[in-house]
Amino acid sequence: MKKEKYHHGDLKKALIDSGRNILRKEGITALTLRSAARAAGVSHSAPYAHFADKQDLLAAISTQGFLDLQGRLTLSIEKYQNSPRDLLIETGWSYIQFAMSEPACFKLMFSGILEDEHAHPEFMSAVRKTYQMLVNVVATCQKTNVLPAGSADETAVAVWSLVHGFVALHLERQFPGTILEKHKLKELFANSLGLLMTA
Amino acid sequence: MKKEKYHHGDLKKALIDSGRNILRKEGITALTLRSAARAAGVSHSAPYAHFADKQDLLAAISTQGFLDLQGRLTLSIEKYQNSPRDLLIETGWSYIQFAMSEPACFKLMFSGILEDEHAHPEFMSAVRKTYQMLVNVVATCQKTNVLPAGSADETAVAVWSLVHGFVALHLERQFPGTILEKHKLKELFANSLGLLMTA
DNA sequence: TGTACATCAGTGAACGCGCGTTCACTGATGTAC
DNA sequence: TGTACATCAGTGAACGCGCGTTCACTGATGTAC
Repeated sequence: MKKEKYHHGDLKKALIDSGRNILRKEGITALTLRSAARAAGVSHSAPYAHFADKQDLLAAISTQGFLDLQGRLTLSIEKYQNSPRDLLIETGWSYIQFAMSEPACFKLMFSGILEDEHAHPEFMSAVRKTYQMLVNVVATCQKTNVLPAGSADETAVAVWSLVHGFVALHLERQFPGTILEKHKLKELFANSLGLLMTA
Repeated sequence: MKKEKYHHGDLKKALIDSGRNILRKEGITALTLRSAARAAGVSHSAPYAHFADKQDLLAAISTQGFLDLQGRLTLSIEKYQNSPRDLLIETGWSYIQFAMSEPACFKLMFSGILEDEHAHPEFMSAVRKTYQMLVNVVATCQKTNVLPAGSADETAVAVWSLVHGFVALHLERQFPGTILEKHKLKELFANSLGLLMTA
């Protein structure tokens, strides 16, 4: 990269990436406008050329997180489109793997920091698209009797709740060690999700 | 109360309560050692007579949160002990009501801020006791064929994940408005949990 | 009952810190002619 | 091709702020005699 240039090239993207990296390495408390600027090799006021304020940067990082999550989900969906049972489990597992690979980013995405739709329409639409992908998976599973018939929306709520709760509780180390020792995590997850599926 | 006294009486408890109140009214970002001291009507350094540092206060607040949550669960468990189907749904619903009545405290409790067991054994034991209550409910439901037979621990993971994920996603406004309009929340929850129960 | 004294539980000044944000500025870039 | 100039995307000093924590202190309390 041509970092020596006075003009950066794509500082906006660089700040989002730097922010992600700080989340990965040091967690949410270390993510500040100044630390992101520092990590991007730029003065602490430079971000204001690209983001209105700190919230705006957080929104951009969260949005990018959702896009990456969608990418992972898409891979699983394409790979297992001919096997609905695997489709459900593997898509859920991709969600979990994303959360585990970037816990701080995942928490930020679902932290409710960003509430007003008007200010961050891109963020809201990324959220909605992710949900829609899940509904589609559920609907496919229903058509093939892997999930019980009924409203795909309602069933998606149950599935998503289980997947999301599973990884959230695991990330916070809420599951007792005894049960984690007995299983591989994926097996425990698959068993849980299996309880929602038709026998 | 005798607030005019130089000695407070039970400042430790007062600080925990003040902290809870700040969480309720202003959220996690407003909860600082100084704000808790302020709310308790005491100088900003007074807390150090009762807590080693800020983490220690947060641990105490979280622990109290778990105790209150246990209280709610106990009420439901006693009330519905003769009706396993209601027992499961109402206990889960109590969990959800607690989370909705004190979202910031709930998030703090499950925020992973407190990881090392040695430093906060009371917190860890409160966490474990809460989990054990849930396992007991699940075991009862299994005995009466409300939940499928199998390891109570494993089934509890599925149930807890669903309940926790449901309220976490709801608190972060992740469920689309369209589906929330169609149901009362409790009905949506009961339907979701119903998918885990035997037909 | 009175008194001396150790201990407890507060006070308030002070510390250094990093934060978000603003502002006047300046170097680099691209476009019109 | 050269030049004037508007615009863009940075810099760095400065602001006020509230935080966590420390420290020397002091008022209140309880106990021994």
